[in-house]
Amino acid sequence: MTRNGKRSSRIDASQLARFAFFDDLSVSKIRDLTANASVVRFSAGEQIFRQYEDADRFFFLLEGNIRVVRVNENGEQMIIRTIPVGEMFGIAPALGRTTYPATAVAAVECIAVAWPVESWASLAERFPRFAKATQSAVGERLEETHEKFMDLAKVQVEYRLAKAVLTLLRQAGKDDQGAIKIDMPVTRQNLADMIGTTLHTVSRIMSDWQSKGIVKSGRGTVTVVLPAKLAEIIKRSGSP
Amino acid sequence: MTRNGKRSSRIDASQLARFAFFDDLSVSKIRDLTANASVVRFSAGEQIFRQYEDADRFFFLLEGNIRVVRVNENGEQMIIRTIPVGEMFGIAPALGRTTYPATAVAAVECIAVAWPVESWASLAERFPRFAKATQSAVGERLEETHEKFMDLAKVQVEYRLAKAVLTLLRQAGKDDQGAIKIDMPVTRQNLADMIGTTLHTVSRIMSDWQSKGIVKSGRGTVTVVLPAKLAEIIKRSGSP
DNA sequence: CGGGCTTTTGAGTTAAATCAACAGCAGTGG
DNA sequence: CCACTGCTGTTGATTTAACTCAAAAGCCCG
Repeated sequence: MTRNGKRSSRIDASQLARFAFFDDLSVSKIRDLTANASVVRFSAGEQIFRQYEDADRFFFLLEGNIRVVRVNENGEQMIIRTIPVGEMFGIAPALGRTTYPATAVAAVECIAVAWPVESWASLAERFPRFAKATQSAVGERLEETHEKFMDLAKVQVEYRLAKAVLTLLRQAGKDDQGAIKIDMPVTRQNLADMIGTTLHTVSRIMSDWQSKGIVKSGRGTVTVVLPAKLAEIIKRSGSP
Repeated sequence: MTRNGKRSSRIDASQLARFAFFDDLSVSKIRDLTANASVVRFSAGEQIFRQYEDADRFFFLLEGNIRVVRVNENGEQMIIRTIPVGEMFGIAPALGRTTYPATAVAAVECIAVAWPVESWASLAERFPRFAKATQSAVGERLEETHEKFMDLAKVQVEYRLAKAVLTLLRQAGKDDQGAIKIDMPVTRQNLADMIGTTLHTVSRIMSDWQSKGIVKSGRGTVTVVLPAKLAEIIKRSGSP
């Protein structure tokens, strides 16, 4: 069985030190932390790991964006989360699991630090700050999932779409002549898979927004011209 | 500000040892583990803690059932989980949080062990098995929430209701002359709040099931006569 | 025995899915 | 270079699962 991802050069500890996640850790500590890790590269569309698969590695994303996808017995899929630069992913051991709970797909060319799962216990023990940070990350994801769960049950599609687009903007927004572009390929289908609807409904809403000058988009690109309008849509859904 | 729950007698360590959660821990270790804890009692309907409130305690449920409820800006609410006997709850520190992410309501008269939140760090440090177990519990809840999230998006109400009823059956099922009764008050509204629908829809489905002899129910009670039929409904939704 | 929950059932409405067709851009390979 | 093929996106028409609105009946407790 071949392992996904192309192995590459050694880790530059000073580069990691720049990420908030490694706050408070000296460069020498980071060097220690990453002693057993390696830098891996994934090409756009590549599956980094698959749901149910044995979790043999965990990762920290240095560059790119990862889509975390869940598939059900029916073959239907949802994107449960998009991982931005500077976050851990594939942290099955932090959940007390030995298999991955979902599939990770590189949305674009990605670079990550990969540790063998065997390193987990000793890392958690020797770097309590690291353990604490991953724990908090899990807590935030649980919180986030609960919120999306409620939204799915209680509010309508346009609101959920506005929220999803703003989240992507926060995670991968890049200035583009006044507007903010989501700097990764995002199709109508992708958006639909994030909020639990169909590409048709997303397309209709996006067309509507485009006609109102809120967004510009097409073929895998989404650019938000008036983010404030999206925030307004979200608020409106609260009390009509 | 008065603290919820009636404080009562000391903890009987040997009683805790019977729960799977305290597996592998000797009675003397449990006595140590619960040194700062106390037994608390909540009456049916009482709020044990509230969403956003400062998390000053965490709990282990000895008797009864807890409904964990989330409220949104709109005042709408959902039951995100029912805590059965033998589980930790209110474990904000395990999520790296200082406030409770949801409200906990005693579905019936409940008895729990309560620790002051200050004990968390030292417990986690001194009882790695305890830390690991709570970590796994968090992992399972994240998994569970993801599954419910997908179900909400992809499958219809009857399926979700069947799943919810079977879950309650597993958590609080009690033999009742051949059938299995959910041994806690569960109204149509409660079920609706668990699966993101309305009491009317739940009522219609339950009436249908009743007419087919699958369940018997009324005024806060649900008794499942043919659990196999519910399992069948769930499977059917896979490939129709 | 009256008032408040809980439940049932019917009728009408609706948000979004499904069904359907087509248009446009992007890369492939002849 | 241009035609072909495969994505991606748009838009219209129809259907439907579930919500909303409405009313009444049953049960439980004080």
